[in-house]
Amino acid sequence: MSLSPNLSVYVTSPDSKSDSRDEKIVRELLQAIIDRRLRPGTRLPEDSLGEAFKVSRTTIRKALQKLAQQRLVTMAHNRGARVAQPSRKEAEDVFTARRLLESALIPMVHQHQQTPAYAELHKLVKQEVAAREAGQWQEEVQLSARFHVQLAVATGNLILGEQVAQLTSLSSLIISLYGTSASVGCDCGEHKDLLKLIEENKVEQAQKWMDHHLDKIYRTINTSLDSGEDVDFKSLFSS
Amino acid sequence: MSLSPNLSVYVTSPDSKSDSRDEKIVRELLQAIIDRRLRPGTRLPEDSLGEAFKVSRTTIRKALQKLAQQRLVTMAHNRGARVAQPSRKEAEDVFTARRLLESALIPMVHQHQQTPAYAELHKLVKQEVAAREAGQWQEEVQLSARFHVQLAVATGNLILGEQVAQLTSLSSLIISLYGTSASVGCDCGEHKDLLKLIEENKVEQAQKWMDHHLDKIYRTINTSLDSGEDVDFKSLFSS
DNA sequence: AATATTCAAATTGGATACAATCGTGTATCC
DNA sequence: GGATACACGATTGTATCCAATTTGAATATT
Repeated sequence: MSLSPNLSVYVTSPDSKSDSRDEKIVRELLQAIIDRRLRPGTRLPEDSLGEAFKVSRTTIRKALQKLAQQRLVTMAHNRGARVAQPSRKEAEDVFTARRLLESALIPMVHQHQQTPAYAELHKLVKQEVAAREAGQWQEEVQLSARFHVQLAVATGNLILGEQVAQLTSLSSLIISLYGTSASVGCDCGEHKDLLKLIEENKVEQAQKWMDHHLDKIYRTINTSLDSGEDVDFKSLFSS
Repeated sequence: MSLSPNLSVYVTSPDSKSDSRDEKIVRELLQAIIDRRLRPGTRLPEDSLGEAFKVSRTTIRKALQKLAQQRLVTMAHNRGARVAQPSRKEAEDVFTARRLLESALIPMVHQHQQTPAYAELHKLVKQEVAAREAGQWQEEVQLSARFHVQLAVATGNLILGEQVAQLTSLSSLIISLYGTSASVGCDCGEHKDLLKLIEENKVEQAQKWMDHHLDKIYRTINTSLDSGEDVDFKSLFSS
């Protein structure tokens, strides 16, 4: 059961040898997107990307197609690929889905209790706090995302792990698009509290906490902002 | 926001004109897989597929990659693609994820109450019963799957809809692989009961019903059966 | 001067061609 | 006789090529 490229960005996968050329490119692009080095709407021409990665367009297209299926890039016919600009509706859907999934899987984490998973989670919390104190902005965001993914992986269910990983990547993109200054550092360090609740068998409280946590993040994003995505003018100017 | 090919198999999409060549192939292959006309493990050589669909390998490859990302086909390096053979662990994970997701989204369906969605659900139940009574085996399975997907779509959340669609397709594959004779017709017609519970505001009961329903289906599959997937002979014959 | 038409540059979509790799069968060597 | 080495066939991986489409600008037209 091989890991999807999306998951492999978050979990420290020991199988770094099974890198086909295009997966490495997928990971690098993915990383660049969630690091906000590629902003939403940025065009992704196959030629220049191929030149940058020193591969042909064929390989680039394979990578772009994979990202497109994760909704991280959009591909319009004959008009190329660009970094996705999720609509406000889509943003809401993503966070709603996350609240549903991630609070529902907490009982599984508790049930499937495995020491190594908890150790990993504690480590991530530690690193996250350290990154915040060091003012390492990008690192902190990345670690926060990894915490959420790792929690899903701690259920022992890879399917859930991948779904959460995908939603987390989309969240990064959404925050990159609609996020205010508050979206970034507002709620960090608190992950420790969640972990504590789980370990103290306060499962229901932990679920509520997670639901609240994600809702808070969603509320920080500025949904009134225009996304700049393609608008359906036909319905907008129906005279 | 364009539909993924996976969803478009289940929902009656009016935008059948936006079919790029490869999406049509994806849908046909997907349909063949969930209809069991392509059994798990079947090799999918690019040449012969290209010949069958009268397109080049490039297009076939694109289609196969999309299916691979949904875990419906596996692609081994230099050894081609074949219809996936989910491991027993993966089968368990899929159904666990479905129980989590599909029971959790029921409150949303109830909350997002929209008349057309309910009409569609009632229509599907009707057709499902009709198909069963007519003894149309494949049709019935297909309609049952569509019910589950449509329920997720009825939340108004396309992200959830797609995730459930993906899990549903995988379920079909899993049943095709491990399913016993009981896996097929055991629990049909009951979908009506679920719908009734939701409409009567008995949300919690409906959730329990769904959880039970999926658990029942999972229990019908024969997890003791060998999947035929790549086996680790070394550990199997360690003398 | 404003609008419409045409043309050219750039970029993608798809097909073909070549190189790399894997599995299998055969031959050779011990 | 058995095992290793080699080679062949088949199939995939990647690059290149050509046609199709879009986009923007320049020119023509009213």
